[in-house]
Amino acid sequence: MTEEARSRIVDAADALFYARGFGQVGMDAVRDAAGVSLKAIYKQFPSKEDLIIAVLEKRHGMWTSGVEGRVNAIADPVERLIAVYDFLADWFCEADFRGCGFINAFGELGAASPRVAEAVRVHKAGFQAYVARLAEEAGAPASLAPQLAILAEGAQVTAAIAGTSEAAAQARAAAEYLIAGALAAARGLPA
Amino acid sequence: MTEEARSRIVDAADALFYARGFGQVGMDAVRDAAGVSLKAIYKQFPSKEDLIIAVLEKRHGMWTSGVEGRVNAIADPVERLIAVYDFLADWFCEADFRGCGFINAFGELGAASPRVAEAVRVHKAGFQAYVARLAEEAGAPASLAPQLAILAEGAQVTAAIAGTSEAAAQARAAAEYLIAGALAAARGLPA
DNA sequence: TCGTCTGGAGAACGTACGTTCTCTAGACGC
DNA sequence: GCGTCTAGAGAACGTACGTTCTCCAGACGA
Repeated sequence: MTEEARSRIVDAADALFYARGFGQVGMDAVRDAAGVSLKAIYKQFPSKEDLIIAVLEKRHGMWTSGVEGRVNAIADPVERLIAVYDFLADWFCEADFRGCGFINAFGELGAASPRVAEAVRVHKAGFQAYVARLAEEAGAPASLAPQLAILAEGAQVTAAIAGTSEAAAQARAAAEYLIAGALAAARGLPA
Repeated sequence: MTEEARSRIVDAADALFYARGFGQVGMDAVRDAAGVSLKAIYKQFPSKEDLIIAVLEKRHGMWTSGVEGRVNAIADPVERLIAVYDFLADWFCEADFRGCGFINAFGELGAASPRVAEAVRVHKAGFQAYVARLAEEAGAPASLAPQLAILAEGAQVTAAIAGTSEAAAQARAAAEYLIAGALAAARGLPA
């Protein structure tokens, strides 16, 4: 029961934080949205910062399973890399898309909360490591993965601010070209 | 005199907002840092939001002049495009670098303040238009510029969160490859 | 010199919000 | 049946902060 309450709190807080920003959402609003008492929230999360960390952890899990689910539906190693951008394209089209919650969190709280900053760093490092693994499985040199990750980050920022989803396709096109070039060079070099 | 006070206020506020985030800086802190009275601030800026907008406008000017200054030191059209990433590299190495102030502002206030969201949109649209102009002058097809802009945005985010400057060089390398490919295609197509 | 006006310093006000406390009602073991 | 414990609802508390007000000192024109 306490576990279900916890996830109800985290889900409600996540939706509110993502939609409005952390500073614009009070614990009262979380309480109302989650349908629990303030005491119940503070029992699970001693402070708002703890709740924010929990929200980021949940969001990390959702992001990871979302990307990996999309990638794992594909077998071809190169297509698997590119599937990341198709995942982004779908995400950007969602009505409530408002950018990467981690980038937003870092911008708002990165300087004030070392724990938030660290959670964001861990999340982004995890994504970079995942892309690096996909790139390696595709036979690309190590220099490719950071470039692909940068494209993905830039697409998220651009789509959020512009309010359009076209950045996903643009990033995808750039990624395709970079991948093709990296693979051609890799096939050429280890003669 | 009032003009000098205004810029003192904006400069002080910009430094504080950028370093800590908007919500973490009260008007009292701005007053102390600017060395003016609260009344003087509210005379120039009827509300905190107005001050934030003014800070973003100043920051837009500094960014624009910084990038264009770097680019204009170079003649070769392709090198001018690439100079954008060298500008980023220098910026990322600054001790107080904490990401793009506009991306941070959008993450924190984009949902709460339409004026802030619009200022960020205008800023990013201006950068995209500038890159598009540089790309056109280099003879590249229109599809290149958005890709280069996305790389620049992604580099800013990645460098800020990772706390390292390597993203600039990675984005630069990707940009060089994309530019070379786009120019080769452009030379090939219009036979 | 005197009235007026500006601007500074800082108190004050109202509100929002993170956090805690109070009170109550039900559940559960003896 | 009775003490104890938990949990809920919501009040309450303290603080932070955006904004305004008060008071006063100096400048400047008549």
